[in-house]
Amino acid sequence: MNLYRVMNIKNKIGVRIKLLRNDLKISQEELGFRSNIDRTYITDVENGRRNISVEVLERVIKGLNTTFNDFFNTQDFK
Amino acid sequence: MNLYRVMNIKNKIGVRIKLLRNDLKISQEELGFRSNIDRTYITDVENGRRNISVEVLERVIKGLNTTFNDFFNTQDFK
DNA sequence: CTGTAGACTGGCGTCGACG
DNA sequence: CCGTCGACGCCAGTCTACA
Repeated sequence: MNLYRVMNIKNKIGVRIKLLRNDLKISQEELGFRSNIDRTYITDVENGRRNISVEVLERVIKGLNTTFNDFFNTQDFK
Repeated sequence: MNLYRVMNIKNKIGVRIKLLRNDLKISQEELGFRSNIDRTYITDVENGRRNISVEVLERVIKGLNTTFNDFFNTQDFK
């Protein structure tokens, strides 16, 4: 059973953000600070509740010290 | 001189969509039909004027017969 | 530290019309 | 076929507060 298969794009992105954030061992609050995004909005995005725009996603991705290229370079985005 | 370097994320995505659409040899109208997105909005996105959300971008990407993974797998997204 | 709720503003995304 | 304009509903994203 592959959970990623039944997840929508918002869930996949949320899971990916959370994974990369945990790798960095930083809090949602710290990511919000680095990305200049409200902390409560990060919570919603990580839990697949918000349809984030590409400009804000770019700030998240930079806050995670990565790139669009690497962010989407995983099996669940194929 | 590398134009991609000075382009923002909206411009980069617009250029990428236009390139893939031209590869398929379909019109903006046809892409709008396949993605179920308004034709005039596609025009704006391709010209870097709109901050598209990931749900709508997903529909575009599917309409272009590709994936998030491949869509962002180019030099300008590194 | 994370989640949730509620209130708010700006802009996403739709649509019809014209060149 | 593409670009632009104007009108408009609805939700993205912010912020305060409480658990």
